Amino acid sequence: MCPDIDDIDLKILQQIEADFDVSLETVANKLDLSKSAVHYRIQKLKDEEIINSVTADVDPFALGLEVVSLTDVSVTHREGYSENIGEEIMTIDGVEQVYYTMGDVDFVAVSRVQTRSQLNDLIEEVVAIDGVNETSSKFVLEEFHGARNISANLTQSGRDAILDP
Amino acid sequence: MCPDIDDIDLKILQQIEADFDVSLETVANKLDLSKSAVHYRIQKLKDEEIINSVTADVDPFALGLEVVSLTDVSVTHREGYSENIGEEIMTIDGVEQVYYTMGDVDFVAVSRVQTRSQLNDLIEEVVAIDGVNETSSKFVLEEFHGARNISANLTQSGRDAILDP
DNA sequence: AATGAAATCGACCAGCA
DNA sequence: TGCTGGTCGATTTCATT
Repeated sequence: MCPDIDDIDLKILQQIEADFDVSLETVANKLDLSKSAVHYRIQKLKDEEIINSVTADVDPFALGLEVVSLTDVSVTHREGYSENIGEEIMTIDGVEQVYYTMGDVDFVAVSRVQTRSQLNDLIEEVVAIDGVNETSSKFVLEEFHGARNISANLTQSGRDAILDP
Repeated sequence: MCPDIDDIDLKILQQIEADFDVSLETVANKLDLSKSAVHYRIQKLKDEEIINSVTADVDPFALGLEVVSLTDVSVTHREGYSENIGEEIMTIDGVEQVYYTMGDVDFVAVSRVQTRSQLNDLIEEVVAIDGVNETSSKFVLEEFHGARNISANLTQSGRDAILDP
């Protein structure tokens, strides 16, 4: 199913995907492995591009980004243009994520800004994109992101599929 | 507006939010600062909890997580229960993000699993939650996440608001 | 795949502007 | 408070198994 990952790799991923600001020794102790072995495996996971990057996670609220919104965007259908429009929406400052979906609505954009006026500006930029037909936004009152990560968020059958040969 | 951040802090955030797998020296050179100064500022940003954590970013496709879906969830309204339901949805394996919104739909959940059958199981778990009224899901054909981060994704007025006194 | 030794890098401290 | 330079401990790398 994917590049050979064993249960030790999966445990390492769960650890460092939750917090990589710990010493190798901490990870090694939790898994009863040597520091070198943990380092070796992490390098391998990076080489195989299972770990994409190591990044600092910034608190959006600390920067005053308290206005979160979901915007449905429908477009006039023209062959092959949809993906371009998705990328155009993505380039707008404040847009965090764009999903291109099946269904009556074509795109769903998640935006994060400081003020309602910034959100208005943002939506105007979306509307101004050539091919965009109609938008409809709703405010997000609360987000539940948890401390949940890709590797910690697998279903049981998903975990089995990865570990099985 | 927020804990005093200057333009140097903001530049550091943009650097390490995109890639923290570089040496302090690299960051320092790009900003014409000493290693110690960069270290000092990063520590401060961590102390002030502007940097929440440092984490490894795992490629979902490398783990076979290719089925992404947006699920609208409406609930029977009972005082104060909404937040609990949001948290309950969040605890389901495969659910990545939950938004509680104003509007006719109450929650929007983003899920990421390996197969359509896993998605069916997931949606059944959502429906089984006490208080959940109706769900409606759509497949995501494509995601545009870019390499965009909180600090690199500010609007111009947002940037001004942070840097101004 | 995993180890231990040697080179390199980051964390911390005292002191200074 | 913000920064420097130096020291110590941790991490990375590499030769070896």
